[in-house]
Amino acid sequence: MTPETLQLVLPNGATRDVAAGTPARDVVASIGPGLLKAAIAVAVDGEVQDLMTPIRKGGAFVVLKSSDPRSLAILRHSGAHILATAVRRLRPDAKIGFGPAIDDGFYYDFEVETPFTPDDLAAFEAEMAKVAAEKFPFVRAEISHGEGEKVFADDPLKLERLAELGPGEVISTYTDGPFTDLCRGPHVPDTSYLQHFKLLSTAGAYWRGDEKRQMLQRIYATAFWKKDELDAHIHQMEEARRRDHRVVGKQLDLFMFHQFAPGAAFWTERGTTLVNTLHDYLRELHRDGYAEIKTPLLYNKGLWEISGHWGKYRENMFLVLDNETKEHDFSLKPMNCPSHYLMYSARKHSYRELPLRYNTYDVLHRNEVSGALSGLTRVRQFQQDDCHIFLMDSQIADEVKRLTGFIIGYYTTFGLTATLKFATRPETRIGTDEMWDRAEGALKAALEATGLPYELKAGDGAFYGPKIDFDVTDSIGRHWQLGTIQLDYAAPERFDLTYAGDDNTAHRPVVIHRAVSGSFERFIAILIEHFAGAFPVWLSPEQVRVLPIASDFAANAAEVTAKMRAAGIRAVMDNGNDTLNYRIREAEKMKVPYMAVIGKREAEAGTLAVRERGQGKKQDIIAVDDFIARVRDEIRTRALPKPAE
RNA sequence: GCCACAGUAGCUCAGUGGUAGAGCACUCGAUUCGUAAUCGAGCGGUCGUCGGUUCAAUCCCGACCUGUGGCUCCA
Repeated sequence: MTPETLQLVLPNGATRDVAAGTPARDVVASIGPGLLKAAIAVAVDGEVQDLMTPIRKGGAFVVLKSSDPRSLAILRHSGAHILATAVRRLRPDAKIGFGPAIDDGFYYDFEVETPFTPDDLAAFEAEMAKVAAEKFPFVRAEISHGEGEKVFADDPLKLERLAELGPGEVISTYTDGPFTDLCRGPHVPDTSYLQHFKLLSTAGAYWRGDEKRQMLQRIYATAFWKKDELDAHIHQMEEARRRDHRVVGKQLDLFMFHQFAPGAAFWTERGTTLVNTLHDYLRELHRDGYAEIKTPLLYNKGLWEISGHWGKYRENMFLVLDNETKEHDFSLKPMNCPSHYLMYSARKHSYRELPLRYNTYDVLHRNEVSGALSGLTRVRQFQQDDCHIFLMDSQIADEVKRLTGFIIGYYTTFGLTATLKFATRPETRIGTDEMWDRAEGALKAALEATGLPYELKAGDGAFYGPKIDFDVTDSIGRHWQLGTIQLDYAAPERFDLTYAGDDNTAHRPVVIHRAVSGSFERFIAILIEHFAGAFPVWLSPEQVRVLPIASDFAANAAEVTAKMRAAGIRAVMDNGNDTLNYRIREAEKMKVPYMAVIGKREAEAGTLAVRERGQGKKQDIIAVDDFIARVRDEIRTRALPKPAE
């Protein structure tokens, strides 16, 4: 039987007819030997495959060089194989798991008797360099199930994967020198393509992410085509470390943790100022149309039985022993919603009151598993800017539009940009299709009214209603899911919430759950990292540090400080015995936005020599009153800092 | 919760089977200074907790506590 002929279309429009099953390499070589040298892989009809793989279909034929972003994942996946090659040489007992490329590197999972040490990691890295230097070609083979069972007889994890592959699937292996892996590919042509890589860390990882399966040893690594790209990546990791809110929080004396209260922050005076300033801002934003309320922290389990948390969420709740019943009949609230429903249903409501917006900043507790805790971003005690809105179906569109604008406006104040995610009806859900049509339609209309780009996450909604999530990007490009707008048709049923309509009969309201910051703790962590601790003036715990050059000017400086404070500016005088240089250094380290220096000239003229944070020696001689007006203006407008360093 | 790593002065960290050190901070003294560290002296630690091994443990072993990285990215 003659092989089928496939037509490939090159980017310049030329065509090639090749026999099905021809390795891609041969086609590339026929175009030009120079091109073959630069080629990493090819894309046929948009599908990436490597040079070793036979061509099985026709279509657009594009040669991928290292400059093509798609080739990086190939390099990294090959890096994973090279890592496994090195590990197998040094630890022949290691059973291999999976080794994929990931967003910024790759990993490989191994099952070993004794876990890897940092010394092992260094040895593996050195061995990888050797494997690369040996320039082993990646050899692709297509095999049967039976052959695979022989090749991987000693690798139970691979056998498990092999057994899952159906009869119709091509089973392929890749061999580089001594190491053969069950692998779909694609790969670079040979091991020498891996030049710029680094092993980063080891970690335990459950086989297939399943906590019931065995724990494997994962090695994380990264690789790039060019040395300067690898260096830049390492630099980026260091930059993230420099901005780490746990480090900065200590340096700026904002918060602390203690082993007696794991997962709960202690806020210092400065940190509390920051928290309160955010609260004040939110309260200001909520002045119009929101009812701030406070509800208890501790509840009888009866409430959680109604809400459903007692059954599903109890493991994550802090239970409290009742001395009379000797039972854990009480729990700290892990969320505000049920308590807001209690408050709503405590009296009758008219349709004229709706939308009724309950807003709170109460403290919540969730008993996160110990391994999940991390700085301020994953805590057990936190505050949400939590809002529950009770409204009629017909009000959803307007309300969502209002909320979206509110949330985006809030982020904009901090220079954070958001992308929106629209999550629609999941497979298992309550309510009628008409109800979902209405709800999704209203959310969609509101989304489009913002003019912002959004991503559709079909089927990702809650079982009780669709939602919009706000995904925020910070100044170093990291993403955080913060705000949310969720429609809820289930809670009003469970809690039997009603309002009297204009027909004087009881109707069911809809509930919208809305959070802007998520939790304050996490939001502050994000702000710290976003600003690298150099907060805008309005947020800075200390806004101005007044520095008399010598104690002769202390009286004058104290007067100026008092005047600033009277004007609502958080000003502190530093009249230590230290030199001016020393005190400037201290103020810079604490990221105080303004340093106001007073010497003989300033004292006589009623001026200040103002130094701005991060701007070096440059000084601005300005009258005290003018400076006060300027700072007050910056606070009032919540001006963002000058472009970050 | 599970795996690895870590826990030494307020902070950052060094160190050793024979009960500990540096810099900064802090206190005191001197210095009164013009834009990122003035000089000197001093104070300060049950080496995370409990247990074991040992003549002897901060160091070796075990448990616990707390923290850090990770436990979804498919052969």
